[in-house]
Amino acid sequence: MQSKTKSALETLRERLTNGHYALGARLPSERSLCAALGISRSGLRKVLSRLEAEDLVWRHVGKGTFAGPRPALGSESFRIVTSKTNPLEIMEARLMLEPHIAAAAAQRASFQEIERLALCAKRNHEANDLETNEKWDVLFHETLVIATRNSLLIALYGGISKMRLSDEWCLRKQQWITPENWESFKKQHGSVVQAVRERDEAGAEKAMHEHLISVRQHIQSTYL
Amino acid sequence: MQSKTKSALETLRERLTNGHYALGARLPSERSLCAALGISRSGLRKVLSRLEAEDLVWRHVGKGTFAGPRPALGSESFRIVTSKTNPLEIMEARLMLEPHIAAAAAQRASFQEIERLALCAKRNHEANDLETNEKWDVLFHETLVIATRNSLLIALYGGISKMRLSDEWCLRKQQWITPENWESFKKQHGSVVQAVRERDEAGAEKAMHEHLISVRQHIQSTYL
DNA sequence: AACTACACCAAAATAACATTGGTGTCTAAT
DNA sequence: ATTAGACACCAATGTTATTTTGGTGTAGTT
Repeated sequence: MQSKTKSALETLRERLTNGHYALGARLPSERSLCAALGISRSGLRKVLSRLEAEDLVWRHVGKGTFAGPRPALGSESFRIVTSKTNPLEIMEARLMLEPHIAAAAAQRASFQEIERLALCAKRNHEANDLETNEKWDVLFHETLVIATRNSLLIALYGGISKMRLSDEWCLRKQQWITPENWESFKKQHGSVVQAVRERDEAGAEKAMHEHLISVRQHIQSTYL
Repeated sequence: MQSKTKSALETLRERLTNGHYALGARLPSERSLCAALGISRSGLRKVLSRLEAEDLVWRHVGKGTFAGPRPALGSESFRIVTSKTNPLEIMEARLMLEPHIAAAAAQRASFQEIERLALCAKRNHEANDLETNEKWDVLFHETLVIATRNSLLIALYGGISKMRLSDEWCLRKQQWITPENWESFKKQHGSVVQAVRERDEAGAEKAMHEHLISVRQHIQSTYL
């Protein structure tokens, strides 16, 4: 008879609206819930599908069923993003963040961090293979973000660094790196270090902006 | 005799500098390495400690020994950051990112996304409890970043959103939210939506900047 | 036609296991 | 007395196996 599933639907809808299941809370598994409600799993699943359509619950294999609307983002893992993104997206994000990071670093960097910055720049342009060069470059920019003393920024930038060590990025870099821009990057890094050393916030921001614009331009040229 | 450990040190230092062990590469485990070098584990560990002090290697229990300087970030997980950060750090990061995000969204948002933006703003100022208000506010800013079409930015912003739904943030918000700034936030959201609708990149960036400055100011007042 | 019972799948969480660097102790050699 | 080697143990981490979860289909029952 239909009354059973109907009453189960009412029961669950009640619990979801009156707070018996709090927003975002995990409901019992389907297998235990159907037993508790005295209906079959097939019947329960119809009820849950209905509730999901009403945005009262959301479900995910392996995780469970949860009260409330499906979270818009945050469900995606970083590994998934790796496959979706590309060097131009990375550069857009870096252009948003890093000039400000450089400014903050110029304000707060310790003497030790400034020396580390200079060391990374030195090792970077001394490197004779591309992979080593890129690793020291990543380390340079990481040191900069650490100098901001903002733990959230540091965590966020970790996501960008991971992307830059991915295979696709390195392959792309091989295409646009040349002895000429290798040399110009060296100068740009030097400008950033100098501005940070002189506590010149605006100068550091400008130097970093110019550096990233330069990098993006070389990347874009390989896309045409 | 001391000559054995001494020569082992030279051997390893050689391998680390000439690229036999690439930067960031993982060295064999201590147990296999000491056997390969023909010395005891205790002796090897002294050598490794020396090399670690010289920043030629770094070690971590359970992971192993790696060539190069210790990576500054990437080892920390996001959950750890949650406990370290605070509302002011969050606002600094948002001030770096979101004005640019608003500009990019103004350029690329679909009509559907613009409508969703307006809906979030409406629901936000219609809400009569703080939690619902915050939820719609988060959704407003998330919709904006999704409109940038930059999957890396979307992923990065997910980290910020998580922080804003944490307990500390909500407690803080209770302290600085008042009917007056509730009303002013409504106007600021409206300005952003309007600028995006008119494809006014500079206007969206400016409106978002002013909004976040306003929020930060109210937060700062509770810290004094 | 609607509900039940059952088997199977893939995604995800959880648990069990193995590996790694870190530390201390004891012995032997010099 | 000092040094180096051999060993046992620990906690952090990586790796693998197992279990749990929602998703799907089929056959039988009422």
